[in-house]
Order: sequence, then C-alpha cells, then structure tokens
Amino acid sequence: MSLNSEANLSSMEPTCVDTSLNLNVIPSSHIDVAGEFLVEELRRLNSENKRLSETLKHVCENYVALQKHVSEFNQLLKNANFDKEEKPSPKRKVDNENWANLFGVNAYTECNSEEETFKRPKQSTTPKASKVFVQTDASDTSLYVRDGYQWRKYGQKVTRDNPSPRAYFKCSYAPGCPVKKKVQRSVEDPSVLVTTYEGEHNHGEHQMEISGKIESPCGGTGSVGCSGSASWMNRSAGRTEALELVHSRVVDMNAQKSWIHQFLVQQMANSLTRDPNFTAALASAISGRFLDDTSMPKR
DNA sequence: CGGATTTGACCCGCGC
DNA sequence: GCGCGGGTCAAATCCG
Repeated sequence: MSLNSEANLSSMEPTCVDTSLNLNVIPSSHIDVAGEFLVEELRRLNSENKRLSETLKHVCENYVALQKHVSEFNQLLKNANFDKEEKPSPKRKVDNENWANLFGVNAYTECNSEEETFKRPKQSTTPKASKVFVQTDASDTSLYVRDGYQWRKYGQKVTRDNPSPRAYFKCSYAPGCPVKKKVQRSVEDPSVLVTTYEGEHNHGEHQMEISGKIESPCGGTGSVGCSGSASWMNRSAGRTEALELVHSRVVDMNAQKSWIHQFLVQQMANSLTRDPNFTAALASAISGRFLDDTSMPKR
C-alpha cells in the first residue's frame, strides 16, 4: 500500500505541485503498537490523499492548457503586429475583448478606453479608465469583485445595451480617494464581470482582504486566480503594458507554485492536527511505544 | 447605532 | 426644446 501512488504527478509538469505525502515514515514494525485503529486511519488518509491528488491532477491539467492558451495568445499578438500609431476601431476593441475571453485570461486591461473618449469627447481629460475582465461563476449574480480595495456602492443602473445591471462603486479606503469603478456582466459571457476603473488611488497601500483568507504572492486573495488588482492596472498605460503584465503574471506563477506547495503542506498539517482521531491515534502510538520500551527488556 | 446597500429621483450631456 | 440614457444623489432599509 504505497502512499506515493501519485508521485509521478510532480514529474508530469514543472508547474504542478507534489502533494503526495510520504506517510511511510512510520516503520511498519511500529504500526502494530497503535493497533488496527491507526492502520484504518492511515487507510483513510491514503484514500483521501489519492482523491486530493486526482483533483490536483485535474487542476494541473487545466493550468497547462491555460498556459498553452497564453503562449498561443502571445504568438497571435506577435503575428498581428499591432501598430501603435493606428487608431483602434470599435471592432478592434470587441475583438480584443473576445480574445481575452477566448483564451481564458481572467483579467485583461484596456486603458484609456476608446469607448469612453468616443462617446464623451468632452471628458477626454478625465482620469484614465481601465477595464478588467474577471471570470466568475455565472450563477453568482453579485457584482462584487475582490481587488484588494474597499469599495462603497453608490448606485446601480440597467443600461440599454446590456440586460444585466451596472453597479457603481467609489473607493472608500481613503476619505478623498477619487477612484470609481463600474461593474457589469459581459453581454457575450455572463460569467465575465467587466470592471471599469476610473482615476488613481491617492493612497499608497491597498487594504488586503486577507483576514481569515489566503494571501497569495500575487497580492490578492485566493479567489479567481489572482484576478487583476487595481494596483496592477494603475501601472499599465496601454495595450503593450497590459500584455507585459500578462507576461509578468505568468512569471509570477512560479512564485505562486511554491506558495501553493507551502499552502497545501500547511493545510494538510492543519487538518491532521485538527483531526481528533488522528491525534488520539498518534498519542496512543507514542504512549504505546513508550510503554513498549519501558516494559520490554532491553536488548 | 453606525456603516453599507438599495433604489427611486434627479441632473446633465447628447442627438434629433 | 424635448426625450433618452448614463451617472449621481440621498432617503430608506438592512445588517452586524
């Protein structure tokens, strides 16, 4: 009964995390000390380990597929040879949105939205606007996007071109922060939340929503694959910058990988220490071993 | 009770 | 000038 049946998982792809636990650290000669209960416990943990490994295997497969999409996406962009001088047409904009959705890029920014300047020429001097596309659960009807900042909702409207309502938020982290954001579901894909940010935060550090949650190295919570934080968007000033940031996201995944590894190990350790059955069995095994040592004649 | 959210009313710019 | 639509306000309501 090997607990490392999924050991090949780690060699499958460098991006995958080896979560298989080496639970064979207890010599078989000691197992009989705790009796059958410990064996049962180990069996249970083994099956759970296998189940988790299977789940992780699927996650890794999805990740590899996504990575492939990203590289294809980058290749397409190279081939397309974007002309920076060219004024993008509304059609181009739609194409870009479709690309972002097509390739499963969770967060995609577009700054100084042509749409805004086209519809409202008088507002061309207004603070730059950025769009972020966030993949969410389609069944989730809420319009809340976790981006690390604290927002206060001040309005909601149903717009003409989109049946889903548009929510209006103001940054409430700093008193005089002028940043606003609009959140609306995409017409094409209701599972995608289109978030439009306007203005720049006048406060340096954003508040992390990590109390009781998991902080990932990419600066967000553990939700929705580190979908674009506002600080990320504020750095981007155009399409190329946005693409570079998509690249940096991929690079960040390496750091994320080690973080995931640490996190999984921590979670497993926590779940084991929290499990009263396991701790009881462990205590029984240890005390049994002590009794064994003291009662047994020394060799 | 205070802060956040909801929602109808209002304002303003734009096109006709 | 008028209607339409997007954006904002603010009173009512909710919630911890």
